[in-house]
Amino acid sequence: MMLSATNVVKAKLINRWLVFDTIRRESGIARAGIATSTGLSKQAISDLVDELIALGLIKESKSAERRVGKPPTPLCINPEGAYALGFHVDVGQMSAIVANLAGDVLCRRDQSLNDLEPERAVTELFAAAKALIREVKIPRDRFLGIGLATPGPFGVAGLSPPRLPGWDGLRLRTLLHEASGFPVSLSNDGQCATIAEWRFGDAARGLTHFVYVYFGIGMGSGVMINSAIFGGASGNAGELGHLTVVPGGHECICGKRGCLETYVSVDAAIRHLSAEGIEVASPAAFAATFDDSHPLISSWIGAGVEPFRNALNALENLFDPQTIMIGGNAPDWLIEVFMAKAEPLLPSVGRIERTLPRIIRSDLGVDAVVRGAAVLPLLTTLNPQYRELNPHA
Amino acid sequence: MMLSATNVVKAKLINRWLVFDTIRRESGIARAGIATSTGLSKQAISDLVDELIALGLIKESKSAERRVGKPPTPLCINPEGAYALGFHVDVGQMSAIVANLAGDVLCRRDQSLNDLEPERAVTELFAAAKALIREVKIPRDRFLGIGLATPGPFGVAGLSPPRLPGWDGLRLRTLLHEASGFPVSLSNDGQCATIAEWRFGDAARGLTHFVYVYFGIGMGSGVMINSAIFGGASGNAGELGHLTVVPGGHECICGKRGCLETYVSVDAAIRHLSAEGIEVASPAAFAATFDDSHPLISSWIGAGVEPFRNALNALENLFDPQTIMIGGNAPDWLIEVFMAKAEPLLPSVGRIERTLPRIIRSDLGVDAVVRGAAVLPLLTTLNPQYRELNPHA
DNA sequence: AATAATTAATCCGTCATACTGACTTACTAA
DNA sequence: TTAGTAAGTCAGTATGACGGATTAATTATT
Repeated sequence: MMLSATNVVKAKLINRWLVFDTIRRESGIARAGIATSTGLSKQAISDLVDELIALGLIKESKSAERRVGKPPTPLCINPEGAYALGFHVDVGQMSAIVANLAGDVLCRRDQSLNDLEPERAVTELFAAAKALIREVKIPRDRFLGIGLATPGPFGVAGLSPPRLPGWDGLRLRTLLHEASGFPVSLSNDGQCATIAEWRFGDAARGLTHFVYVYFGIGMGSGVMINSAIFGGASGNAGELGHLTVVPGGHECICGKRGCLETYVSVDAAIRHLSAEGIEVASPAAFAATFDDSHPLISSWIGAGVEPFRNALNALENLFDPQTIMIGGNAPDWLIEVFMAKAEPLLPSVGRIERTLPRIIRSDLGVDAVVRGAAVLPLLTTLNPQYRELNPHA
Repeated sequence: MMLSATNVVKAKLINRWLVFDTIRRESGIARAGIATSTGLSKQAISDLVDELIALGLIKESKSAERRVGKPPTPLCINPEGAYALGFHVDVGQMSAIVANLAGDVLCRRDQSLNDLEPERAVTELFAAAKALIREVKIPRDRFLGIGLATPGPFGVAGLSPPRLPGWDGLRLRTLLHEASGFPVSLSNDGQCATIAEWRFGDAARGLTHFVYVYFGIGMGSGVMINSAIFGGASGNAGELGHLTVVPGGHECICGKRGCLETYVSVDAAIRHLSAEGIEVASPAAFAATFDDSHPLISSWIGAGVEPFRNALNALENLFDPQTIMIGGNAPDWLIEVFMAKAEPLLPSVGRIERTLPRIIRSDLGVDAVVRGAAVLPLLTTLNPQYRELNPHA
């Protein structure tokens, strides 16, 4: 991270976040334990804990331990301490949730979204937001804001997400903020899913460097570096789907040929079937109707395995992650077939002594994106590092 | 970056580094200017500047400006304030320099290195170090230590740099430290070159996110993220040479097929000539004897252009850098031919509104690696962020 | 030449925060 | 009942950034 000038006050915010996040990761830890694990003094921890309690973000619980000495006072997140909305806007549909501070999904709403113009979509989003807030009866002063996940790239004049022509996440963000008056944080879908897996998943919890491969309609990824989401210079890092895996191969909407996404993605499967005369109405219909026993699917998968394996190898060689996690809203059977067939993985650099498998399955289901989106307002509010690394978000 | 607990003292070290680096980047800046550009108060800057002067790392110079008001006191790096050695160990040869705090090369020594066993190479390295230190008459208390650049990967049990079987940078580092008693910082060659370009080059100075492609005997890269070198989970990120660019293509020493390095690298060129019956004794002989007018070279280049273009595109899509800088110890003509033929570049995500070209030529020549290595001890000594991100270094 | 304006840099008192060591609290073990 | 132990708090200290006033060194104006 770019170093920036610090003073006591900024340093304190960092420490406060650190204490909060330690309690989140290790629920039930006591003040003394936090002091040990962070290296700060008992006293400093005590003060910060008191402040977080006063803010309502954490709470004490009764000690259950029976040991020599004064029993510790276990601390945990106060789920009712804060609330946020998460939106996941994708081609033709939108999901929205209310999440509490613990990340529990309290309420959700899915609806189709036919107006793909941000100017018109925003009214539907705002209506959904109002309805959700009313439904959960969120106290106004406990509401942190809205987290918005859309397909990338954004901030790229003249270049829209390939499947959402005319779309611009940044404009939607501005419009939604103006319409609602709430703070709106934005990130792309792959990055949101990565954040969710890192916070809520069992497998990725506590990892500091990993890549999350988002296998969905298209193919994206999220990169976690040193426990922070890596967005690149313009927030669009990790565009795995447009890695060239078959030189001179299928044409891609991005203008190139042979992109991974044209071989390995739900969209690619549907196109393949279509080329063979079988029309599939939607990704959902695809998931419900087909599986890998279908000969056309089976041959399609066969053609995608080598590209997929090479893409994973590229991620290992370029990012040197602790592991690669694979998830997304593609059907489970599809993701699992690709993971199985990707073995044996190609050799790569990176550490040989691994405690983790080189590829692991994601823990969270299709909710990952929207749950990750609902984390963004918290990061914006409380994590000074996130604010610094994502000034646009 | 992983956040870690901070206190006033650590915060001060960050600020001190920031002040030092600001003076390095903008030589001649005065206290008031540093205050403006860092956001710290005049007073804080004044104190930190005084401390850096007392340490001998910076010095005041006479003001030349004629303006209204008290003339500023320009500050600049004190080149004699500190010294470091830089070593670049590569296949069969070693370069070593003494650099002062300004990064000026005061003295150098190149020699062949036949013993590729770290255990035996270390005696030659230490002898070179002693000779250089004596030659420049470095005051002992101004000597920061040795920076060591070797080909990666390291820290990978059972996996050596492909062209240096049995080699292990980490072991060499330990041995050299034990033999010399000096602190030894280690990084791989691509990362060192990246650091050098970022500090000493005109084109990369001040960039925060970029990728440096190291076109040499092999093909490596260095990734700068948020003004910090990105090493990945095990320090081996950026292994561009082993990106699969031609599925089922040439066999590579890494065990795969179709790696970029087997198409685009000096080694690949020499192998190509060899396959056509022309033996080339060394990379130097190659550079001296051939150019792109040679029909075999010309056809070899033709076959490499598409793989190279795809590799650049992969870097853009995955890292979303501000720009990609291309350099290395391959002959200039070769690098320039590839850069020219890579155009037009393939479409990628990442910002369209660019102030920089998508690819730029490196500023520094073959010295980049060893000069970057000589920066490592300074980073280890003075930059708290570097220490935190590179505990092994 | 005197004075005003301007900018750089320092002086000095204040403030926020982490640290240290002593102390208190609440428990178990003997 | 007493000793031992670990958690947590209290009170005082140290560090370092901040802010406003002051000093310093120069040009511009009259």
